Amino acid sequence: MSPYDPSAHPPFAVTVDLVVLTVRRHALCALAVRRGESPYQGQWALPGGFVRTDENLAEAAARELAEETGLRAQQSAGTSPAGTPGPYGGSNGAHLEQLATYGDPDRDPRMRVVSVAHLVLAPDLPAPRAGGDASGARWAPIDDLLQPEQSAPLAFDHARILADGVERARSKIEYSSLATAFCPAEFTVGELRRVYEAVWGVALDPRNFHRKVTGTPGFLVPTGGTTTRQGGRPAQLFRAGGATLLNPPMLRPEV
Amino acid sequence: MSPYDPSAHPPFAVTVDLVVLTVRRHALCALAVRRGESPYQGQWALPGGFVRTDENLAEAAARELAEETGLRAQQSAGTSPAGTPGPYGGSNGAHLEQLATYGDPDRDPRMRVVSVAHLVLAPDLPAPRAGGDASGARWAPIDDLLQPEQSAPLAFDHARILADGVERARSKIEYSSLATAFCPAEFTVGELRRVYEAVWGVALDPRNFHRKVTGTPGFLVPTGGTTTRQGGRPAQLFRAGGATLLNPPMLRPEV
DNA sequence: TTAATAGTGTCTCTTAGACATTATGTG
DNA sequence: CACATAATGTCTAAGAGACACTATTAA
Repeated sequence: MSPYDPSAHPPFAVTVDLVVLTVRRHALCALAVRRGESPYQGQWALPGGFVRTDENLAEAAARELAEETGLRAQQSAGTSPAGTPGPYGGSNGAHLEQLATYGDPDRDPRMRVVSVAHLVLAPDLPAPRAGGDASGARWAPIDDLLQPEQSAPLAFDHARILADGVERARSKIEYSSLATAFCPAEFTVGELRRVYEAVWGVALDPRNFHRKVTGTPGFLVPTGGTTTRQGGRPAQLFRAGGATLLNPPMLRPEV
Repeated sequence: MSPYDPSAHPPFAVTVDLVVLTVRRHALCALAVRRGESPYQGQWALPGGFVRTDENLAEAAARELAEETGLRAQQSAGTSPAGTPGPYGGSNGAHLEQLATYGDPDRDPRMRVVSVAHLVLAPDLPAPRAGGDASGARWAPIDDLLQPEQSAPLAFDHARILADGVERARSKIEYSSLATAFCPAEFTVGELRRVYEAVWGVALDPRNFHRKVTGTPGFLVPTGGTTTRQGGRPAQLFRAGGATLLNPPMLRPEV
């Protein structure tokens, strides 16, 4: 480092942006807010906001999440990739983890902004509430946001951020029990399988999937209850177990 | 976001910190620099420095890396986790990727500093050259840095950052060909195996390892040459192939 | 020669993947 | 009844792990 001289390094604004993912009607969806002001006025963007002086990055992300959706965040052992998170699902809070940081000099035309993106995985939620200066908010299938044909593309570099978040979710459910973060506190094996199918965009064999997840120690904990909310024969209800590492990983079919 | 008002959000300093890893004498080592000034004067720290106005985060990390080690960086498709990197090893540049961002309000007593940590994997290098304001630099086994018995712990939150970087490297070599980034441009199967053994701290069966890496299409490309630099029977030399995803992953023994 | 590492072969056991069958609810 | 989904079972091919053996150099 160069000798400490505050005037020697320029001021940055630091924001958090949120990639909030959920599974709705068999499709992976992300939360988008409509920008009420310039630049990119009227276009869709990821929710986010400035980090305050007295809060750390994860707190800022959790605060923005609460402001936009009312969701409580369940932080994954700080923002660190090496943390030892508790069980992903089974609680009322959404899973939150740091994703990546974006700091190209011209990513915001107003000033130099470094954005620390966070990834949130949540069960299917009621319609989002518009918060702050956003004149609207919606859940949109990620394909609609990444390859928009009707509307304008996402503001700033948010398409890139969203793509990175989706890729993180897709790869991480392969070797962790993170997929349970998309499920409510109690869920069936079939519901969990539909999460994998929606996130990966593939069809999985229900019989092999059932054998796999119920045979992995610590992955699922039966609650004793059953449900018929999916129709057909009553299915056992499970909570997410403590195991967060799937060994061997859940294998994604090759196309 | 709240309406744009530069006075409404506080100024931050943004730095990059580097976790530079290499394998020396069968041990995973990290680059540490001695701080020449307060705070933490005289203690060891990770190399790093302030991000300049005209550069993005990866450029800042590559510049600091060159200043501290003379290494050229081989960026992994930007800083994004979703990038499609080229072959990891086989070139002269070190592998560089964004690790995570650390922004606790009190992590630097002088001012609010948000640090975007980067991970660098490099082949065994000559002794580092001290650069900038660092009054010394060395390669140290990571255990010495993380559980120091003789000296003071790493400055700031750098122990946490280093631990996160090590964990990232340990997990990523399992399902990618990233381990070749620790090797020189041409290397033998035995040399690659010693990388895995040093990073994971385990012993691997040389015969099964050989079958695994040579049997994975696109992982290794024979150069035609041989070497006896490890002693014993001459070994074939390989370059890193283009395949970056190991399917199935390289399995780490359970201790 | 010994000592070192490189490289190939063989066996077993686990498991992913494909697919059949039975179980238990609702309309 | 038909029809949905849940849950368990069977078979096969592939691969991980354990381990024996041969090959080729240097000292």
